[in-house]
Amino acid sequence: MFNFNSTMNSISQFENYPNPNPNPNFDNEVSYNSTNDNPPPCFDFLDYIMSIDEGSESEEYISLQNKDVQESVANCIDGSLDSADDFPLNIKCTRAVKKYKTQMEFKYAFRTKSNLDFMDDGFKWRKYGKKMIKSSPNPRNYFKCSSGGCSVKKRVERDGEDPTYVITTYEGVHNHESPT
DNA sequence: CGGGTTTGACCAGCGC
DNA sequence: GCGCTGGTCAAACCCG
Repeated sequence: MFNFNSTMNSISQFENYPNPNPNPNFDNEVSYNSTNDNPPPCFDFLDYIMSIDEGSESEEYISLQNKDVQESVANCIDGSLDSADDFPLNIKCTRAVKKYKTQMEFKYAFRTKSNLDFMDDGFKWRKYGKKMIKSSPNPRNYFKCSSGGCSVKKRVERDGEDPTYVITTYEGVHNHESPT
């Protein structure tokens, strides 16, 4: 069975890896310590939908550190869950992880229901491109971390199937703390 | 003036 | 090789 904790732990061997969640509302207190020597896996959360209390004015984000969430994520990856209805805490999951491969890269994405096109994730970004994507009527925006020496990138686009969701894809790990 | 954004051009990868 | 597509570059532009 997919082990969420061991996956996160194996990734944590990257230096200065505070928390993979860019969402400022996520729990930032959890730290990862690992003695795992295996290379970190690359996993893509593209098909996860993290959130949200539909109908509520104040949207509520849910931490990946939440045990129920972890269990649901693990079950989803295993394929034992394929219905959004099976997910607790208003979390939906349309499909399991799109890609799951082992190599020295770190890339993940998630969907968030939001009216804002660009959500503040605590880091400073410089936009370097914008592109219309065939699969979506909405443009994809490309960002690089503004911090010198940090090569983290992110892509932000509205979900072509449901424009109320924003798909954010992160690539790389920050080599510095969040400026906020 | 410095830093961020815009936007067309360019490039690489892939399928045919 | 060619065309399509997505990712990046960089000059021009904008703004505080």
